[in-house]
Amino acid sequence: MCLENKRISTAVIRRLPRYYRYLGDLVSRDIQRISSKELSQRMNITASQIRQDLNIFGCFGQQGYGYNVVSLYEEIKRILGLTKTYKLIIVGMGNLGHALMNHESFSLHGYDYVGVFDKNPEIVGKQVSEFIIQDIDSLPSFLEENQADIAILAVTKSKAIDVAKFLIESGVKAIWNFTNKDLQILESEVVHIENVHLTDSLMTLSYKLNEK
Amino acid sequence: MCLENKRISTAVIRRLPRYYRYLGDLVSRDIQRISSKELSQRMNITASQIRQDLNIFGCFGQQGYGYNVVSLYEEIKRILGLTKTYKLIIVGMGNLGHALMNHESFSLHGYDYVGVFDKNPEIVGKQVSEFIIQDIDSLPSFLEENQADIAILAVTKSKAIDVAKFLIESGVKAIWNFTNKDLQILESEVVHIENVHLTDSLMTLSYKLNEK
DNA sequence: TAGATTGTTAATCGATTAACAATC
DNA sequence: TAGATTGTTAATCGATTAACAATC
Repeated sequence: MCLENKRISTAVIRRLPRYYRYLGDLVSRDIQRISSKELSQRMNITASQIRQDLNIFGCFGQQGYGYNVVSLYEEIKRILGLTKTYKLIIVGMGNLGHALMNHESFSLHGYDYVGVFDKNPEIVGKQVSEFIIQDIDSLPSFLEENQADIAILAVTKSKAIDVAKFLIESGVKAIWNFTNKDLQILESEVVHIENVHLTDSLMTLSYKLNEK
Repeated sequence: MCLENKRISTAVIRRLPRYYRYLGDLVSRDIQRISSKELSQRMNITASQIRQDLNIFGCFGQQGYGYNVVSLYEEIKRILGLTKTYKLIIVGMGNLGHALMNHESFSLHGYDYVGVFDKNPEIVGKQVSEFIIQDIDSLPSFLEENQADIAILAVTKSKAIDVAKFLIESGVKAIWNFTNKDLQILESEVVHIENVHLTDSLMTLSYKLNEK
């Protein structure tokens, strides 16, 4: 049968990159096939969950055999949209913005920077790697000439909402939010937001340290 | 009644920093009291969930009145363990390590750096802010003299597991993992791990961009 | 063919939401 | 007192796990 019309939950989506990572490892180790059972042991989740998760998207396995590693890897790559490339801009070139700019891992997966912005006149015009920091006011005209797919928001908390609104008005369709402010309110059918709340994450860790 | 012996789920723990954030905002705006209903509207969750979440830890509200903002803020601060301060070290002083080092927000909440480490001889000995990058081999002796509570792991993926094991052997009790490698296997009763998988997060975002 | 392992349905578990008595 | 709102139990919803027939 293998219908693919199920509603896909956030929980499943968040596991996809993890599957992709493990399958990538298997590919690079030249492992040809893997069963849900064996993968479940490596990933420390249940085989049942793996089969359920994958089945939402299609029938990628074969009874009695398991999954072909390369083709499953390619399927998940496709599902995640990683057969395309994505153009990134950074808005807010503080320490975090600089670090993300120089982080090589993103380009390995097809995410490439096309511009960096800030509003601080002291750093606008300065060179970082191959880019010159542009004034944020030039963003709308920049976007007309250069399609950007994802904007990394790395401004200070107090400016987060205003800048995010400005990005959306300027036509940005996806914001990767590194500010410690929730931007869910700005999400819509066409605008996607993914939060990285570093401070929240750190607090979760110190909570665990205090559990008895 | 108000017993506090319920098992606390990860879902609840992950919401605590968010409550803390919103309550902090209310405190700084001098708002005295808030009902679960009003907070639910601001946070875009249900009032029922707020009451359930808070009740796990105690009876902080008052019928007919709601919650006192300041005392609820203080309670959550206490629950999260933020009445103490935490000593941080960074292991791996690449771009990300540098950025985290210079990120001011952590110290606002009582997280202070006490040392930074790397194994690359080209950068060991160099100064970053008030610290000199130390060789990672000197970590065990460092830890004997300077208690560190949390180690930020920001080395490359391929070294992640070995370095994490080394940290644990050296006595580190909490690892904030920025590598794109799962370290759950290393978790135990006494060793806590919190992952920040940036690439996974970015992939989730590009997945959303491709949903029809 | 026999063994292995999937795809998929059914059962279980846990988390969220609704409801309302208790009470400020 | 009457109104508001909590604390808490019960109902619902969704996600995970178990089970097994289908099939390679």
